[in-house]
This record gives sequence, C-alpha cells and structure tokens, in this order.
Amino acid sequence: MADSDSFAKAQKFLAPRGTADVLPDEWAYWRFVRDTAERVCESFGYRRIETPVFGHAGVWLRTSGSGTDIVEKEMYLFEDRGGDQLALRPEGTADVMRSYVEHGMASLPQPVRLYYVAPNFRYDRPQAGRYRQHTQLGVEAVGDPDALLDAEVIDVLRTFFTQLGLRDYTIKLNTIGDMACRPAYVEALRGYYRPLLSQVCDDCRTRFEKNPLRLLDCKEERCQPAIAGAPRLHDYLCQDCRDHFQRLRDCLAALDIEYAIDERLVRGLDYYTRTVFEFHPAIEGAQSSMGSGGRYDGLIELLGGPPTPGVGFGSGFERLILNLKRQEAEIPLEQDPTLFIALVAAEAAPLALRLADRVRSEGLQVVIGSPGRSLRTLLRHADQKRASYVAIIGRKELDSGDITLRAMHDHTERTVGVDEVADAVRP
RNA sequence: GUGGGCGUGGCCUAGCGGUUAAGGCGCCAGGUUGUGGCCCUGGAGAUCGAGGGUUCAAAUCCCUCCGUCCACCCCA
Repeated sequence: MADSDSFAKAQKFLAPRGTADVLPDEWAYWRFVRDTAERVCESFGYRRIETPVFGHAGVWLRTSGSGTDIVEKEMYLFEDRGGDQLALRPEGTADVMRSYVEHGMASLPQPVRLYYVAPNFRYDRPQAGRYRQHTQLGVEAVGDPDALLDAEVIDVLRTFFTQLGLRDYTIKLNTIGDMACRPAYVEALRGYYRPLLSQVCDDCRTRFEKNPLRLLDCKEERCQPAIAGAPRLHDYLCQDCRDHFQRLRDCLAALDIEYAIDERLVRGLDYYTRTVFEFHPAIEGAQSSMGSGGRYDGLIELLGGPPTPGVGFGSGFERLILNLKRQEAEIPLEQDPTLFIALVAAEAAPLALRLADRVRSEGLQVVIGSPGRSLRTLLRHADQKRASYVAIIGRKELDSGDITLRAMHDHTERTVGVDEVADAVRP
C-alpha cells in the first residue's frame, strides 16, 4: 500500500473498495426494490424498525458465533473516543433483537412483526454480488414458536420476489434441530469425523473444532466421501423438532410454496435453530443466495433477554437488482417532468423561479433549464428530459408579462398568463 | 486469505517499440441573429492507473505496487 499522498495522486479519491455509488440512472432499481419491500412487508402487518448502523461489538460477538467468518474476520471493529468497542453492523437480526429487549417489546402482543431496510458491513473480498457495504431487507417475527410464522416469513419473501417480477428461483429448506437434540448430533458427528481428520481439508479440521455442522457443506472434492458417510442430522431430531418441521411443511403446502429439502443446508450464523432456508436464482452465479434466514429461538437469551423464539430472513438488494437485470425485468420508469422552463433571457430568473414554484405547488414536476442558453439548446434539453411542455421566457415574454407555452408532442404554441400555466399543462 | 483477467478523455473502444495518441457515444457551440428529436460543421476534454527499469526512442517490452472485475472461500 502506497502512502496516502501518492495514493491520492495516483488514484484520486475513489469510493472505498467494495462500496459503490448508486447513481441516478441506477436509482430506479433501488426505488423499485425498496418500495416493493415496504409494501409487501406492511401488507403482512410487519412494522418498520431502524437501528443504528453501528453498535456495541458484543451484540454480534456474543450472538453470531466465534467460529463464523462474519465475526472472526469480517467485522469492522473500532474503538470510539470514549474507549467503547464498537462495530459497523455486520448483520441485522442481532441488533433488532437487542432493541426488542431494550424496549421491552416482550410486553406487546406476541409475535412482534418487524422489518427494516438497512446497510450491513463486512470486510470481505468483493466480487459480483458481494460488497463490503450491502443493503438488506430484514424481516423478523419475534415471540411465537409456531411453525406458522416460519411459513409466514417464507411467504413474505416469496411474495416480495413475485411482486418484483423475479422468476425461476428455487427454495432450499432444512431443519437443523434445537438445543435439545443438536448437541447429541454434534457429538455423533465429531465421533464420526475424528478418525477421518487426516483425510479432510484444513478448513474442515477447523470446522471440526469450532463449528462442526459446517463440515457438511464443505465443497472440497477430498471431503465429499467423508460427508457422504456422515451421520444424518435428521436421524437425531427430537420429537418437537420433527413436529415443528412437519407443521412448517403443512403450512407451506397450504400456500402452494414449492421447495427442496437440502440436508446439507446450514447457515453461517450460529444462532439458528430448527428451520433454515435459502432462495436461489435459477441462473447460478457464485453469489447465488438472494434471500435466506431461519429460526433463532435462543438468540434473545444470548443478549440477556428472557427465552424468546424468533424467525426471520435477510435479502440483499444488490443481488436482487443484479438478478432483475439478468432477467431484463420491467421496472417502473422515472417520472418525466411536466414542464420545462426555457429561460432564454437570463435576467428573467425571478419570473422563472416564481412560475416554477407555482406550478410545483399543483403537484407537477418542473425543471428550469440552464439560463442563457440558446432556445435551440434549451428545447433540445427539454426533449431529452421528455418534458411535456416548455415555458419559454425570453425578451418578448419579459416585456409582455405572458409566457409562451409549447406543447412538445404536437409543436403547438400559445401565449398564457403566468397564473394559467399550471392549468394549461396539467395532464 | 487463495487464484486468474483487465487498467488509453465522463463512457465504450482502436493503437501493442518511432502516430500532433485515433474513433464512437456523451458534452459545448454553430448551421436556423427565438424553436426539439434527424443531419452537417467546429470545439473542449487524456500527465495512455502509479513508480521504477530496458532502449537512441515506451501507451506499446520487463519488474513492483495500486485499482478493478471474475472465481475459490464465505455470505445477502
């Protein structure tokens, strides 16, 4: 890394690695995805919550699991001037649960349904669909253990995708047991792997120690034989977990939601219990998950709250937009301005400003063109912005006090008073 | 953390040892001294990612670094 001076000279100033500017042309996608997310969540009775972009590092250090990449090597950690250990939010669920406890939401009727759209930060190596700052829709149903809610949040995500026009995705579903049955399985898995450790990859040896469930989704060729012969989690599930999973399946059937059970599916965060799921696009890129989540019945206890069940998911906007583009999906167009003011006589600026305000107060979009350009140039600009009408203000209009109003679609012009412009251009 | 591709005006690209570094899009102005989409003319805008090396001569060859993209890993 060069020193900062030569860096600045060589590269100018660029957005930090793994971050991106959302430029005006791109914003149409963002607005569409955000508006759709808000509409869908609210249609299910979920209410908006916002938590700070940074928080006490312990919120994530305690909940996400010491063996996970997110905590171990991807957190943006910093100390503030008062000496507090803080972190840029790496994921949304834990801090929303912190807020649930902090604000006594347990005293509200349960479940509490919450959603948020917020940036997350992870120090990862960027590639397609993966950024150091990314924006997620998060949805959480807190305080009710019923599998109906697992089905409900999956339905929220399914509906969100449908409303976006995303097609050809698949849903992977699994159950990973709970604190009653998973420990016995983990022991069985360790017992099985112990004699095989010399045959598996380095990462798997680490997983064996820190996060044994992840042994199952190793992609290394040499580890596949070990995975194939491993004990199956589903053989160790307790009756409660079996019942929960069956009820979830019944609920999904009622909703006509199709899915594939994938016993290899485990999640990257330690707090998940029972249900886990992922939504994948049919066109598989490397960063294929467009939304994923599960149940986290022990999470709130880890944060010092009472035993409280919860279930939810996260869905990354950047990946959704990537898939919308790949699919060449239709998105709502930007609104065209109704009126473009061609200020040929720059000295008439006060008149132009008053006229623009007056027409805007009627709820119409008005753009003032660069003052002092030739009328020819101004009309070209108006055309490029697809304005419906152009109000021409030059010497002639300045003298008479009236406005020349040109209808762009048929090239007709008429003279109107300043007070009549809004009515004349209203669609 | 590990691999691979690529860095030439705002964008896309040509040039691959000797060129005033070329073209398209976009931008500005004019052709119509107040009238758009097409067309025509002109203009502005590039220390060819940075530093070092080879050479009489480097955008072009070599090295290092930086950036970026793609993949692994991980995940949204």
